[in-house]
Amino acid sequence: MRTHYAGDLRPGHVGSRVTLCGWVEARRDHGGVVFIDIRDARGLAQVVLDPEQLPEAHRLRSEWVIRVEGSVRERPAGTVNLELPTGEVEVVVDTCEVLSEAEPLPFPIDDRPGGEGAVDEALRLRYRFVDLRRPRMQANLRLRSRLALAVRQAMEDQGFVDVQTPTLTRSTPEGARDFLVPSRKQPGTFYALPQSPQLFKQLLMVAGLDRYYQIATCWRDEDLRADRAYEFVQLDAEASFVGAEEVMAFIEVAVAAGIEAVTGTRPTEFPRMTWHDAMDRYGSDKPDTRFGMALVNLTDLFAASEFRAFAGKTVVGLRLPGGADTPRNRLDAWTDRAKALGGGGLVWMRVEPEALDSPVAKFLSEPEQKGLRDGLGAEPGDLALLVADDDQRLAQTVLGALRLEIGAEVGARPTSLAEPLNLVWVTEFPLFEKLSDEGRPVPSHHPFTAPHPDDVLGLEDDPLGARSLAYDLVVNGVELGSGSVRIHDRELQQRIFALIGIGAEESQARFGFLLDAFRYGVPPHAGFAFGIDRLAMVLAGEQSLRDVIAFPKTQSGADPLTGAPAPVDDRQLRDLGLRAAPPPD
RNA sequence: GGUCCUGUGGUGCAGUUUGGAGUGCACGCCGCCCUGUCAAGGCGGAGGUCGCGGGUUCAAAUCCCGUCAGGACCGCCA
Repeated sequence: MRTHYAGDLRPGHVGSRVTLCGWVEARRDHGGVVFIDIRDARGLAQVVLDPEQLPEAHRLRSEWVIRVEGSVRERPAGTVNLELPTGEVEVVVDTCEVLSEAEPLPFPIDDRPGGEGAVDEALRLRYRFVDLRRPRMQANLRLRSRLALAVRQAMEDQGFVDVQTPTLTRSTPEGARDFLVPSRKQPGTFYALPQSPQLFKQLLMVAGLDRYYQIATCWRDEDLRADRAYEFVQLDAEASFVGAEEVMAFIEVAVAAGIEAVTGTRPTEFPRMTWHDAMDRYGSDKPDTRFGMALVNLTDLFAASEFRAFAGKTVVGLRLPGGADTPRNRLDAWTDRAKALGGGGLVWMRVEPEALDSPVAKFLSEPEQKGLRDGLGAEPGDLALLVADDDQRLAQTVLGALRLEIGAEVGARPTSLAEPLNLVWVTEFPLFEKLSDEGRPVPSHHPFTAPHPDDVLGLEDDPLGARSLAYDLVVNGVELGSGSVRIHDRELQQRIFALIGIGAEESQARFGFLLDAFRYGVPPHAGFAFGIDRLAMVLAGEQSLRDVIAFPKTQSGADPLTGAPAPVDDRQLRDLGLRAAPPPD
């Protein structure tokens, strides 16, 4: 049907007879001559039509699909367009066929500068097939494809075997809400879509696969965010007879290969940071290390303070260099934000040569004021921001979140997520995140994560103090993924289950098949998974996962294109032994 | 479950704070003119339940209440 891609035409094609197929990107009808920019998957080329010979040239409209035949020639002197890769040539058309007419598009698809204002996202999703014609979206999908290929190749090169695991399975203990699929053969029972292939990959280790990987879709029925989708895609991997170091090395190779395939530059630095340090210095377990404004723990300084908002609480602060001239309404907005994040408030102090200018300065003693300046390294002209709370984690995360937002606002944090790329491993996560309402420890990762060997003995005495052999990979404040060394000892596994309140009966019912498998010779193993969507989002410089997913859902979980989710026939429900409850009032 | 932002011709915006005729800008669309354009240009034109419902008022895009949709965030979750 065609001989060349329009976007490929170069001076070397001059004299060739070509046939191009594509969409009408633009038409410039001069009456006596008509220029058409024809767009295909590789780019644009200008074709020239003579209406005397081809009267239908006047009929052509934007986004019609056409096929043209003609010969390539150099553009006449003075008419070369250096903005276009194909701008030195044009095609003189002698045959033009309309393959498909098109109605005017529901919204413009050019990404050229000057077109301020993003098209409403619901409209984009309703007409996603149009939206995906935009160069930016095309680039994102192609970027994602290159990324996935490079990651896959890197895993193959390292001896990993691609094994597909079921999508209709049983709930895995990942802690999120499952998507359920009713069984027809056994009414009243349900499959679950996997939150991850966790148990299967461990079984593959027992099976002796040694090194497994898969680009796997995972489903979690939790509320959506810019960086969270119901269904997301991970590079999932597991290996036997290895520990954390080996797994991290495997993943570094895969991530580096993926990044290199997209950016052309292979990252070499994968620094480490303990979870404790990340929380202390960045107020987050996924630190953006591309800029300063690090948190400083000032708790000891104010332990016995006269200022009741600080005394005996965790007090964390950060220094905003040159921030003393921040207008009051900004400070108030930041304070409101701190409250919205769950903090009690935000204390600000303008650092002056001899004093601190702040509503609370009068409550702080001379040594406290000096200690604060020294602790933060504050210079005159800086602004100090402090958060205090009984809950250390809360104080840190509130200021950590403000650090990101204020850092972006004042220009300290790079605007684009795509560069520079600061990868960092966060290690030594706590084994348990908190106590549940029933007073049971809640696993930070999942219940198969191995405790840090130094903390195994005291597990029952101080569960919240126990570290794990879990590690996260973070880039620019985005959690790419996480992994851990797994428990391969039945006795230790039972201890963990007992600790988190899963009795022998329940553990046998829910994942007895894994525990059983462990009776038959289980190798020590460890693994990891990282989000392909997330990495693609970062590398594309996008703020939302939806912009690297071809057909994403809205925040309320709907797909405006297909109309999903939708009611089904009573017949379908009957077959499944289901009855829809009346909608709640 | 909660907080906040947004909703005005096909698209993106202004207009809403301080109620007074659907007023405006850019793009797109339709017609005519035009032989070297590059988002062509010129002239003319069409196109609106101001998301929806209710209330206040002599009068509502504008104020109030409710609701729907989209988005950001908290909870939740990776």
